[in-house]
Formats: sequence, structure tokens, C-alpha cells
Amino acid sequence: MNAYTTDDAIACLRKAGVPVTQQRIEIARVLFSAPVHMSADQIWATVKATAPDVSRATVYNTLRLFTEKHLVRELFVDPQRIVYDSTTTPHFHLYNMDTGEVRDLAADEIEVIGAPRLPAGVELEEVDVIVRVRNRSA
Amino acid sequence: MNAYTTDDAIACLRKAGVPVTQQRIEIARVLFSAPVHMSADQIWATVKATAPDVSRATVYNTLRLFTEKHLVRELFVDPQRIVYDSTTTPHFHLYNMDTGEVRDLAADEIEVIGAPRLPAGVELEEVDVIVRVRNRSA
DNA sequence: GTACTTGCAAATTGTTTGCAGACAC
DNA sequence: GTGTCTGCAAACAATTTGCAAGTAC
Repeated sequence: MNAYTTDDAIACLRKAGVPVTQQRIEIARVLFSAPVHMSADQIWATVKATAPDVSRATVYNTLRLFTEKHLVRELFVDPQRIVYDSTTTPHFHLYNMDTGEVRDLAADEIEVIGAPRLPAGVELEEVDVIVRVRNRSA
Repeated sequence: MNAYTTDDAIACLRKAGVPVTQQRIEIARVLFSAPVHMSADQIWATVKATAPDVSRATVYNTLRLFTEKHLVRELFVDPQRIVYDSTTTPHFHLYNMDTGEVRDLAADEIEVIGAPRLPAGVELEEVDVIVRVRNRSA
């Protein structure tokens, strides 16, 4: 899912069934050049560095679209902001409550065992694990 | 931590080091009469049923205070609203994305194994597990 | 009596929406 | 050409804050 070049970004969008536009390419390049965890406003700021006239609304709308198409995953680590994770394979997170930083956990660091008894008529969507940490000694 | 009566609520607040007021008693009774998962506005609506002139701001401020004193736990299941959990012992959650309902998971349903390698200078605060489900067949 | 709380309404913040013009195909 | 996308600014909803009046002890 890495897309360093514009062509990679275009391929990635096409594969996901997302109509290609200039703005979406810019946003895809920010997200998929490397695994990142960014808030919508951070993404907007980064995109503006290379494409100054992308509007905030477009970034928000595009992120919603990308989420629906499973190109990114929304993380609710903090009620103040949604963090977008460009890695969509199942994995867990470490969240520093003081710095706001989000880090992926390696698969061997933590493991979830067992499956909950689901009520009838519902199906599992995903399992979210967030390990919250603080800087030592406040 | 159950507090069905006013006296129980007062004792609970005193024990937590929270100065007792009429409004806090009402809010405590809503939260601690039984294990609940409620949003701030749901709590406000419930409190108003028996104490009509408690303001929304007081409910929000009190919930923040209760959180600091570890009388309740904040759950970030959905970016739109904070859900308050009146059970503060460690446990995990099942969240129905369609209905918004939150349910506690029993300790034998799911288990987390292993501990992440923490960066130097940080300490573990808590581990949050949220199992997200959807109603079958959209 | 004093300090802390409350209620109200206004402010704040992250996110969404409506609409006219612009772009992809 | 046609339908979708974008930008702008206004709308929104959940939460917070400032300040004068009320309450617990």
C-alpha cells in the first residue's frame, strides 16, 4: 500500500475504487509514503506545504472517503481529534497521553486471546487495543 | 462502589475526597446505583428527571471531576461523545457501532497477553480493549 | 464568614454541509 | 458534455469557560 510516487498514488486510488483527483493524490502521498498516525489537521498542514490551495473541507471529506474505502483507519484515542492510521492491517497501538503520539505495537508485544460471546444478529467488525501511557513522574 | 441511597452517595463522594453538594449527590446516584455506560447528555437528562434544575455545565464539570478522582472512567468509543463507565476496575468493552450501546466484557471472554516494551521515561496508564460489532447484514 | 460551586450564556474546537464554480473522463 | 469534486464560509454539536449569585461547612 506504499505509494511514494504520484503514479503509485493514482494506482492505489484506482484500486480502491476512488475517482482520482489532484487533491486526493496529494493526500494519498502524505498518508501512504510511510506508515503514519496523523490528525486531520496535521494532514491538512502537511498537504498544504506542497499544495497550498487544498481546503480543509476537502481534506476532511477525503479522509472520510478513504475510511469508507478502507484505505485508512480511524483511531479514537482522544475525544479531541480523530487520528488516521495509514496501516490497515490488524495491529494495536500505544498512545502517549502527554505528547499525543501514537505508535504501532509489534505483533509479538501484545496478544488478544479469546473471542467475546456475541449477541445474536451482530457481527464482529474489529478489535481495538490501545495501551495508554504517560510520561513518568508528573 | 454501589450507592443506592443518598447516604451511600455521600459516603462515596467523601471517600473520594470530593466535596459534597446536592448536584454531585444526584449525579452519583445516577452513576453508581448500577453499572452503567452513559454519555454526558444522557446523564444530564436522567439527573433532570429527579432534579430539574441541574445545569448541563455542572454535569460536564462534575463528570470531569469524577474522572480525575477515578470514580468513573471515560471511554472513547466514538468521536462524537464521551461515554462514562461507572465501573472502574479493569475490564474490556463491546461496542455496537449501529446502536451506540456499550457492554462490559466478562473477564473470561477475552484476555490480553504480554506487555509492550515501553519507551524509557513513560509508565503504563491503562490498556483499553474495544471490540466493535455491527448489526448483521447492513 | 470564606471558599468552593452552580447556573447561565457565550466561547471554543473539531468536523460537516450547502452551494456556485471547476475538473476528470 | 456531464456528473462529481472543490473551496469557501456558514452551520453544527459536544464540551469548556467567565462571572455573579448561591451553598456547604
